[in-house]
Amino acid sequence: MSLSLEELALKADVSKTTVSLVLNGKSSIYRISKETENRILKIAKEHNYKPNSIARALRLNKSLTIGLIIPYLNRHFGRVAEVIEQNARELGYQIIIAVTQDCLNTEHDLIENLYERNVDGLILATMMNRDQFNDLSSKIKIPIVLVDRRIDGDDIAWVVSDDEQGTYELVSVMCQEGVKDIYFVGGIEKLSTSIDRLNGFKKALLDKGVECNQSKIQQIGYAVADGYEMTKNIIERFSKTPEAIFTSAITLLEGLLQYAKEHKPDLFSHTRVITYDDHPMLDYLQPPIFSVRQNAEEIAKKSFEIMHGILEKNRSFAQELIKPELILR
Amino acid sequence: MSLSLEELALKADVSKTTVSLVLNGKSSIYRISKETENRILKIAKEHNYKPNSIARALRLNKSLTIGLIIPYLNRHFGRVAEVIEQNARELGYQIIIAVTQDCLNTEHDLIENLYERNVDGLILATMMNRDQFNDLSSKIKIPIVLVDRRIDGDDIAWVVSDDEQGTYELVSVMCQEGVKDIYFVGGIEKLSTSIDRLNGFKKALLDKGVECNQSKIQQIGYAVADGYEMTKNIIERFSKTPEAIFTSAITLLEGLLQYAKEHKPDLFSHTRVITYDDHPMLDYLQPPIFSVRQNAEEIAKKSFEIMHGILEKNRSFAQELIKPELILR
DNA sequence: ATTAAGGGCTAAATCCTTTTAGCTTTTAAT
DNA sequence: ATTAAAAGCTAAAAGGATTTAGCCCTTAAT
Repeated sequence: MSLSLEELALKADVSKTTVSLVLNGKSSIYRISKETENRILKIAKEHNYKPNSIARALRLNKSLTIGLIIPYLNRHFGRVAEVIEQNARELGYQIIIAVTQDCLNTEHDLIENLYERNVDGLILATMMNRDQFNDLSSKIKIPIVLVDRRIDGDDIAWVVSDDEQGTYELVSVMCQEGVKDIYFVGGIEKLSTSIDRLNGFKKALLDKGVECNQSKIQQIGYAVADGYEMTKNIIERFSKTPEAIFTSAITLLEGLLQYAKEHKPDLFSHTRVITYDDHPMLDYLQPPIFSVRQNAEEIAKKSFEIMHGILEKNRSFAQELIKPELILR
Repeated sequence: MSLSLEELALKADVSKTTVSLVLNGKSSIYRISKETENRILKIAKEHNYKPNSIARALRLNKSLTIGLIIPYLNRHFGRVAEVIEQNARELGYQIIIAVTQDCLNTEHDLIENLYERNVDGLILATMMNRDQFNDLSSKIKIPIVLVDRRIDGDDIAWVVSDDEQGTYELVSVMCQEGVKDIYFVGGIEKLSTSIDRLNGFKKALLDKGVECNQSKIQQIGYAVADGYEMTKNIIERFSKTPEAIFTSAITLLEGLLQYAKEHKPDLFSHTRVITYDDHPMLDYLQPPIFSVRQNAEEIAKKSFEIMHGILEKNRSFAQELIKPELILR
């Protein structure tokens, strides 16, 4: 990649120390004369000099690189990644991306891998629990910001959607419309997204005086096939067609739609369906499906902001709950 | 991060040269004794030694890093990115991702940026034309593989969906069903995706003896709003409701759906809609929308394969046309 | 005339690996 | 007993930047 400091120094007839000092804005501290400074700046510009980032990273022990580890690059995380990348770029950072496919072992491997590759920080949609996270933190000496899935703890930085509140509001709407019999189609049980959404669900029922029966709650996983399975269970296990079903992710809604299409085409004539997560195509489905839109942009923005604060402004961890938006169609 | 070669050498009571040689599998070439070799390997393992990747990159002038530049991290490109990342990881590479938002200037900046950051190669969904690409190639001395959008040229590596054939087949189906009046809702005119899809469209009409009127072809851009606009034009400009509309991307279909919902709720009772790109939610729309599913996985796999071939197997460029799949609902 | 202070710059170390060229010791051959 | 070859290892350079400590020269002060 073009010129090195040394070659510049040769052309400017000074030492590479001088060139480095000038280019790093330390001329006055080191009393480099205006004349020399201008000469060096001019030559550097003429040759479009850019310091070799690898050499810089080695010397400064700072790669200006952030690792982003997420389960998939689906609609939600794709948007989160996109916005993180844009924010990062503006501040001179690059994003190395890696997907876990919601596999804990893969997640561990990736963290180790990125850590060894000298990223300056990690933004992580984790599957770990508190203990696993603590283990990790003790080994890894770079900042970690959790995104989308949080772990309780006073010293853990995270940015997540307000899953409990979002679900609470959405389910409350159903209850206010008189629904008394509502099912919960959930994801990976131990994740904060699941816990929080389920809490919101229960709280809404409690507040609206609707009975909450444990048998109406299922949690298998976040895959489309899981949504299919859970819908099947609900339809086949209970004689009465449910008044309403809440799917706690868009993939689960997809599974529900698939099951309905194949085995229960009249599902929607008896049953209201509502979902966490939103998708533009929902606008064109009949009947309308109410949803909760997560603010991916804000989640992304805040999570990089916190990372940047820790890395460059000496800030400590922070936690942010991002308000989602109810979409009633 | 943990131990350095030097510290290992100290513990093993040899020079760092010896440690490096052993760990790089060159013991026999340099006649390091089995005894010494084993001692070093054991100590390295005990301390879980991992060479500092930055120092390695500096010395070897090879960062094991690939830049991936795409317009958005939407469904299609998200999936492409995901699969490229997985393939890359298996072979020891990392992916630095950056999004252009289909802005040519941003694309240029990003290429320069990643190049300066010493990526070993670039996988690129480009907006450049032949001249711009040639300009770039002469400046940049790392391999480039184009993905999703190609540029004609004997020495340019690319992997794209067979847009022409896919569109040809889809539109042919419409013609065989007797449709004589079909509109083309297109994207960014100069991109190969647009050119190829339009060619496939025209070829199908020609082969099936359907008149192809230039006034039925529009190309504004790939945004949802562009799809809305073009649909509006079609509906408002012509007195007769069209028999069929082909949207050349899923975003354009979204725009169409939005317009229809707002201003032409009966569109589907007169008009068949077909689209390039697929989406699972299309399964649940009424009436059914035929589509062409691009094989994102294969596109991703091949594009990294070509990159890897160039970087490590001394292969030269290659070009791949990936067959898409017709989905008739 | 000597010393001190300040101006203007640089040598060399450092970050950590890889790799070339070559050193020392032992063994084998004449 | 000498020489050549082989065995076993290492010093040092290279890669490109940053940074510390300090050199040399001029000017001003005593």
